[in-house]
Parts: sequence; C-alpha cells; structure tokens
Amino acid sequence: MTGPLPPADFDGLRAAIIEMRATLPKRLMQVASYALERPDDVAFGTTASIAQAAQVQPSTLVRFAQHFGFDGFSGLQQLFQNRLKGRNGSYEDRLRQLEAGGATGTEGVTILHGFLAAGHESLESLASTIEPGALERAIATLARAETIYLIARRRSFPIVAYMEYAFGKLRVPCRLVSSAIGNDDDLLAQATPSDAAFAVSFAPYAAESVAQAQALKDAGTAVIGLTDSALSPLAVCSEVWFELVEADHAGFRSLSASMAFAMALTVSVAERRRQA
Amino acid sequence: MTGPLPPADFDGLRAAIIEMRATLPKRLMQVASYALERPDDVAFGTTASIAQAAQVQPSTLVRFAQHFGFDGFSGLQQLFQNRLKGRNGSYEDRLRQLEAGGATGTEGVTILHGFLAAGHESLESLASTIEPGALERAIATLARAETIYLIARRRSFPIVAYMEYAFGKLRVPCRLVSSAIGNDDDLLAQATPSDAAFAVSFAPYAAESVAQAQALKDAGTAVIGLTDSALSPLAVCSEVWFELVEADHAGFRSLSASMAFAMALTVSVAERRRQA
DNA sequence: CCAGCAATAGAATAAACATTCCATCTTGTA
DNA sequence: TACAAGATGGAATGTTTATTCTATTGCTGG
Repeated sequence: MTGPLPPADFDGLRAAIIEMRATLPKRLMQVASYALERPDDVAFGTTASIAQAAQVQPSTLVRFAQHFGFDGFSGLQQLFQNRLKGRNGSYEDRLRQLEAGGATGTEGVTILHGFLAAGHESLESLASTIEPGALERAIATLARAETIYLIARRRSFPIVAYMEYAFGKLRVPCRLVSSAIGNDDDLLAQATPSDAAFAVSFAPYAAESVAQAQALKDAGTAVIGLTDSALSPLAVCSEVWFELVEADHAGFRSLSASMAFAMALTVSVAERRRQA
Repeated sequence: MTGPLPPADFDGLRAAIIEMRATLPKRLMQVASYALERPDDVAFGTTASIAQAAQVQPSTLVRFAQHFGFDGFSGLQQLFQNRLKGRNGSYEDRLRQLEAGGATGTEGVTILHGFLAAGHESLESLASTIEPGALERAIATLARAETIYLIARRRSFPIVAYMEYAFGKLRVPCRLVSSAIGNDDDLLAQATPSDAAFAVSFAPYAAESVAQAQALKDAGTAVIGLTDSALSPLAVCSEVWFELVEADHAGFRSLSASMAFAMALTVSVAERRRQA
C-alpha cells in the first residue's frame, strides 16, 4: 500500500497513475492502462470479467486497488461508478471543502449544504433531460393561447404562484386556478380551445390537479404538464409534458430546478408573444 | 411473462412501462416509478439495495423483470447500464451534447440554459455568504417559537407558500400571513413574544411586508429576515437576517437559491424542535 | 551463479448475490 | 358470501463475487 489516502475521484486516480507510471509493476501497469482506456467496463464489470479483459488474474485487480490505498477492488470501482452517475461530486467536493475550512459543521449548515448540493444536481439533471423539441412546442402552444390557466396544488403550488406573478408583470393574461371560494371548476368551465393550461403535479399527485387537467383536455384546451415521472397521471392528459426530478436531501425536496424551469418557460412565452 | 421479447433499450422499456401503466400491479408499479425516477441507482445497485430504496422485496424486482420478458433482474439491469455507457458524466460535456443534439440554440433552450446557469451561480453564492452563526441563531429562534408567522408578498410569496406546506407536513405550527379577506393585521395582533416570524422581501420591497415585520418587532416578537441587501428596510427590523442575491438571466430572477435556503431552514427548525 | 525479495498466478474461502419457492394475503367475480 | 386467480412477502437456495492465502516465478544486487 502506497499511502493511507485513496484518490477521491476518477481524475484523482488518473493523476496518481500518471505519477506512479515509472514505478508501477508490469501487471499493475496493465491494469492501469485498461482502466484508463475502458473506464466504463471497470464501472460495470466484475473482478472476473475485468481480469479476463485486461489479461490478468482477479487477484491482481485487488492488489492494484490496494496499491492505491483502497481497501479492495470495490472501493476503487466506486470511483468509476461515480464518474458515470449524475453527481460528478465536483460541487459536493467544493461544499465539503467549504465545510472543512469554515469553523464548525453545525447541523444547520450541514443541512443547508445538503440542499445546495441537491439544487445543483437537480439543475444538472434538468439540463440533460429536457428535450428541445418539446420545449419549443410548449412555448408555441402557450404563446398562442388567449389565456393561460395555471394548475397546481400543495407542493407544486409555489411554482405556479410565481408564474402568475411573472406573467402578470409581463402582461401575459393568465389565471391561477386556486380560488379561496372553491369555484375553480366554474373558472375552468370558461376555458376554450383557444386557451391553454400549464399544470404541475409531483408525486403524490393531487387528485384535484389531475382532474382539472383532464377536464381541460376534454374541453379541447391544450395542457402542458410538468411532473416527475412518465407514469404520472398528468402525463396522460398533457399535450406536451416535461419530466423533472428534484434531487432530495434526506428525503426532502426543494424546488430549485422547478423554479428555474418555470421562469424559463414564462419568459420564453412572453418573449414569443412579443414577437407575434 | 407478458411476451417473449424484452425491450432492447431503456427507452423501449420506458415505452413498455407507460403502455402497461394501467394494468400493472401495485408493487410492480412501485418498481416502475422508482426505475424511471432513479435509473442511475438501478444501474449500479443490487437487488437488495434497490428493493430497499423502492420499498419492495428483492423478489419483486425479479418478478418485475420477468413481467417485461427478461430472464431475471440482471437482464433488465443491463438496459440501465447500457444507458450510462459511453457517456462521461461531466456537466460541461452533457450541456455541449444537448446543444449539439437539438437543433442548435432554439430560443427556448437558450433561455432555459440561462436560468440554469443563474441557478448554479445563486446556489454557489449562497454557500459562501451565509454565516453559520446567524443561521444557528435563526434556527434556534424559530425552533423555540410557539407559532411561526410567515410574511412575504409578490415575488417572495412562493417561498413562504412552500414553507407553510413543508411546516405543515412536519407538524410545526405556522401561520401564513396572507388572507384573502384582508385581515392580516388581526392575525398578527395575536402574535406574542413567545412566537417568531420569518419575513422575506426583495427589492422593490413590498411596503406591507416591511410594515408587518416592524409591527411584530414592536410587539416583541422576534423576526428572522431574508432579503437581498444590507440596506433593505427588512434588515432593520429583523433580529437575524440573511442576504441572498439571486443571479439573474436577462434581468429576470428565478427563486432557485431562495427555495433551497427556505427548505434548509424549514427542515432544520423541524429537526431542532424534535430534539427539544 | 545464487541468495533475497517483490510480484504474480491460481486455488480456497466466506460473503453477497440473484433467483426460486411456498404460504399468505388481495382482488375481482359469481 | 364464497371461490378462484393473481399478487405479495419472506425465507431458502444455489450461484457468483471479492478477497485472502500460498506456492511459484521473475528479478536484482552481490
């Protein structure tokens, strides 16, 4: 074992390999070459499959890992897996560094950092899952609507609340479907095929939101959906829908990415209307 | 087993799941939801770990796989692994990939990326500006309050709306000061020094919010403030206040960082209360 | 050419794993 | 209500897996 401190991520491992290049024994060098050349196979393979592909014995893989400070092969493999996972660790690392530098790891700060990391992760995931084509259709649909109906309950409500505020500022006619009187259905009955709706619902899906979206669809009003799963009942009654999974911290989810998406959609629609 | 032909790739599986959505048994549906929501975890996990995360038995995972025509879980898992192969996880790479893949730079995508970038920036800035000491005091103050009053208007309203929802779920007594009747002052008149308030106001500061915060302070109720400037009138009447500047895209601001902060505060307070 | 030492191959092992099986519980139907 | 078909939970099972151990190989300096 070289040192008691194994590399923290794939890039760190690569740096360590390059540094030790001269002194690395033959078979370990063989493993190193294979690992850097086909990291995906290392991430998913077993000691047996990797060993065969790299033309070494399984035990050599274990020795290789231990040579770089890991307990065994499994610890090393995690680096290769994390590399493919959404979380690159770069933000988390920076936060961890921040925490170490700052005076105390009080509980509150820890929780805050957890939500910050989750926020970064959610934003990244959003960037990679949104289909440009769907976004374009959603913007076009909403932009040509006479009135935009905004539907959301419970956890999703703050999103449309903000959209109502922003649409109002931007002079885009919209109605937030959430009256204190409880006459939401009367409001929705006014919707026509020349209107459109934006509905948000995350699990557990509020029955009311889904019912309202369905009613609008039946009336011929186009519905744009934002939800967290392709299986959401909202997806069924939406002309275009987007999947957005907020990362969670200790089971709690914030709305960081949802808010970014909502604002992007709002501003895009307003912009499109101005052009028309 | 439904058919002898399992889906060939992840998208095929997703399509199959969506198609069978109506007829899928409860537990299999649970697996389906989890699989679509956290495909990365399915790719790297074991039957045991995935089953625990999805709240089912390991055998259910096997049944799920067989239901879609696979021999067992392993065959299904390969779909999830193949999905990750050949893609390197770095954020920059994925953004580039997204831009290259879609018809480049449709307006909507550009705007979305702008807000995503602004979100990252805001979260980072938040991490470096929050003082651990102030956060600790804010949590302590709110945790020992009998009732937490939530004050915000206009752009800030969605933040406290979400906090009210979350506090409700966490069984922390709170009152959102925003009645449709307009008797907010009557509500606030009930506040005592053993209560506390959380007020949010960004420029241009809503006069009503500031007035309400001031009234509470005069009544001896502690006020925790969230605002965007040390010069904010809210800072004056807050016992503890936080400065949070949301980065903007083309002059528009989302609430990504504010939401992360709000959730961190909410969860921290609930956690502290449980300990006491 | 031969100690002395590190590196290696391959079998042995214990833990982890996916899968199967069966009793129990649900659900839909007559 | 009673029955049958299907779905589910949980323990049992046989396999795969990472890891350890040991004999052997290959190398280096004297």
